[in-house]
Amino acid sequence: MRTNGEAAGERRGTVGGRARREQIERAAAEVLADVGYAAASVARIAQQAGVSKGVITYHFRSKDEILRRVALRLFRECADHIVAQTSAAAGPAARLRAGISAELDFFSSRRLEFRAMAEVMANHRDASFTRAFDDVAGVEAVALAELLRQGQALGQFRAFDADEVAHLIGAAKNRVLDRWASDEALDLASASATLLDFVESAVSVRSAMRISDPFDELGR
Amino acid sequence: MRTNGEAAGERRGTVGGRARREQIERAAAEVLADVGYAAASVARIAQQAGVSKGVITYHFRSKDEILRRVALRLFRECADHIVAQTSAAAGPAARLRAGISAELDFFSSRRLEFRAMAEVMANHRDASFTRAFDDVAGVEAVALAELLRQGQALGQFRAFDADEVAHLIGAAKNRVLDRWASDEALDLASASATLLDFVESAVSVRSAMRISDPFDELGR
Amino acid sequence: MRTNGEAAGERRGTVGGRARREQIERAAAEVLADVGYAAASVARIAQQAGVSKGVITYHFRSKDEILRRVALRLFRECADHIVAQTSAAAGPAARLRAGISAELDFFSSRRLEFRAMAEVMANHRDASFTRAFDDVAGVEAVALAELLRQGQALGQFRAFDADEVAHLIGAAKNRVLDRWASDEALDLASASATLLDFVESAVSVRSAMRISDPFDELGR
Amino acid sequence: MRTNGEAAGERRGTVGGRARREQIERAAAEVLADVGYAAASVARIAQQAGVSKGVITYHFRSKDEILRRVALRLFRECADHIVAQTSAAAGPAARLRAGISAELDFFSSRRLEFRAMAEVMANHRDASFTRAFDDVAGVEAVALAELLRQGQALGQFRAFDADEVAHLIGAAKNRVLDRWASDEALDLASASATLLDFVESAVSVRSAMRISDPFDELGR
DNA sequence: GATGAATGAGCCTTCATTCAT
DNA sequence: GATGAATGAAGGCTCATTCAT
Repeated sequence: MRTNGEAAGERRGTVGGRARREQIERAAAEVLADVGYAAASVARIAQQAGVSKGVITYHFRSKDEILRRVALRLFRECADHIVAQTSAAAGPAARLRAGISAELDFFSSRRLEFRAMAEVMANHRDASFTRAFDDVAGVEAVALAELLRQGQALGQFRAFDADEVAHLIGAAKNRVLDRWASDEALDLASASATLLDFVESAVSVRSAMRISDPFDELGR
Repeated sequence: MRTNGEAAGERRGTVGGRARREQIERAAAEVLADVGYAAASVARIAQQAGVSKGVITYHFRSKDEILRRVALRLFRECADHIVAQTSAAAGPAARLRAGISAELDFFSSRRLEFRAMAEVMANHRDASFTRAFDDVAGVEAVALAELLRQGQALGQFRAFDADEVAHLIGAAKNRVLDRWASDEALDLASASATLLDFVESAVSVRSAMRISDPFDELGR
Repeated sequence: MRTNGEAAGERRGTVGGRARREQIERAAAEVLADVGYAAASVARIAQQAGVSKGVITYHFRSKDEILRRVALRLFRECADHIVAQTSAAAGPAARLRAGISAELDFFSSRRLEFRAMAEVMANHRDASFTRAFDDVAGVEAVALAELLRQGQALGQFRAFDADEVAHLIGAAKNRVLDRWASDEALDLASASATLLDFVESAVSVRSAMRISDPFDELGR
Repeated sequence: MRTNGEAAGERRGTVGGRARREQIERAAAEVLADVGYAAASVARIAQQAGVSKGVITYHFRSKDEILRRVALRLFRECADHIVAQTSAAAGPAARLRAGISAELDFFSSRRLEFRAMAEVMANHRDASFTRAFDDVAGVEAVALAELLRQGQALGQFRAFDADEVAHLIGAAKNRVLDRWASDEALDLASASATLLDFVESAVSVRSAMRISDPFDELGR
């Protein structure tokens, strides 16, 4: 019998414990993807894992910890994957492309986990109802903004508010994943291509020559 | 000559009833914006409205009806506003710009309601856990895709998968609203300008002359 | 505006009021027959009557009063009918037969009301959960027992515990009504004939000669 | 390795679980007997059992399951008891007598449970307000009718509508139990004797010699 | 007379968590 | 390590009743 003060999170030392934790996290992801954040109860997670409810509170401090881990683990794995895939790319334009590709590539084999992560990121809140993952989701945009600024400095990207545009790109990219996550039939590869082309067109420097919109003169 | 047993939803008739319903819907929106979908309970809505819990089930068939109304009403008002603001615009490019502007403009005075609507749209599910608002949110993209196709036919927009790009534009636009909704300090006007510029750049026809990326040759 | 102390039951004076009360009582009977005692709520009664819930508490002191009236009115009307139909009958045996016939006859045009009455009689309780209609239902048995005793004194009926047998006859008779009430297809006339024959055989004096049961000797 | 989310009804396995279930069922029966079907709430049952409300939903899928079990268990035990006690009886007349005696005997040590069962049988309805136990209560009459027909074939019983009479006998028998259940002072043994005599007189073949009713000729 | 509105208690159920074994 | 059992708060909803208009 463990002492009351012992932290459940520390129990991940043993090999069996780690396996159990992962089994539970996987079940939690499945439930989140299936029924959504609001209906993802500990009971349902236990049922999905084929485990008693007690096991879950034995291995996790709280439901909160499970959800956080489901989201953060994937988020970090994704970040690592992107860094690895991006490091070889030379120059901001290539890195931008490589980064987006890497992310889509990363999630392409983790449809279910992506849905789970998205559910948690969008909904999880702390005790005072403040969204808990706004910050962590924000770092992605910060890194992207920095990349955009570098590209602007090098003359690869045209002039725009880099912070703002970083968010727009991130949003477009997430929508591709969201749609694919909720519609398995969607062709992720072709959607990726469209996305890359869309983003590139939006940020790249282009000739001053622009086909004028004949209607533009008419105003509105 | 109506009864409590009768459908509460039909109680819209009397002037007092309509006012109460609106008060409750407002309170529901406030709660949704404040604590999020999962924590938006009838009790909290009642408390926010300063009425007893019973009043709410008196005026609404179910909690579901309240949430649906909070979301759909704003959604429809927004759609109407966009149609009105867009009708004068001549040509797809102008209509695209006008449409986005109109939507941002519409929500600019409804920050709280927008958050509420977003919470419901993202989370509301039916009894079998299927997202309830996926369809209604989809019609927006369908209309946008049609607009894009018209622009392509007229040579205003470059070649791309119109359906896919419609979603990307929608996502970018929503992100602007999302961020502004959760951070009042954000300057919606300037963000709008950036968004419009971003979208226009992404879809407009442009010269074939493109500044080559010196790194591109190195590949990755 | 009436004073608070005024009894709602007194409001039955006016002609309109009486009509309303009867309309509500009829609706209550319909609901009772339809959904049973436990689910017969004021809301459902109001809905059935096509009237607002408020009307009901305006005309009746409480739900309790409605139910009591639904049951008692029919009970009394039935008793009156029986008395009228029985008065002509000469002698206990004839009166027994006439009484049973009269009761079945009385309810034969009040199927729904009978179900309602039965629901209330079987379930209605006072504040301390004591069945409220045990007494009133008992008077029927008392009267029947008296009749049986008279018949015994006259040698028409054989010897038996008259009080006890009164209950048995009453139960058999009620079962006929119960079954017919819940199964419209049942032929009440033929069931009545069987019932009368059954009861008569049970109570009538008969010859001492009885066909011996050949198995009886084997005993058990 | 079971879960709270799993079907609670299957939790019968463990010895402690079974004991709790029985404790709760007993408490439910006590409450039903005490306050009647309509007022038998989960809260009251929990209070009677001396446990928290949650325990009840932990051990039972729903309130419905508890009530059904309370009724059906006793019903089946009773049926088994009757079969056992009746098997030795030779011939329909003896079996009829033995069956009635067995049932009264069975319930004589289960006064409270009988009341509970009667409450549930009379009131329990499904979601569409159809009485849930009409069928199961009907099988008793079917078996009795068959017995009566056998007796008629053997010449032990006189001619009558066996199906109808089976219901009449059942009703009479239940009334004895009902009265005894609500009035402990009632002498069940003597009531039983009267019942058996009553039934036997009603169904047995008797001599054609019948004391004529002098009043009958007068008609009515 | 009549009614829409409101109330607060109570309904059954699900919840996250605790704890003895 | 693991789990069945238990808890009490909270969930959405229905209830009989009260009351201002």
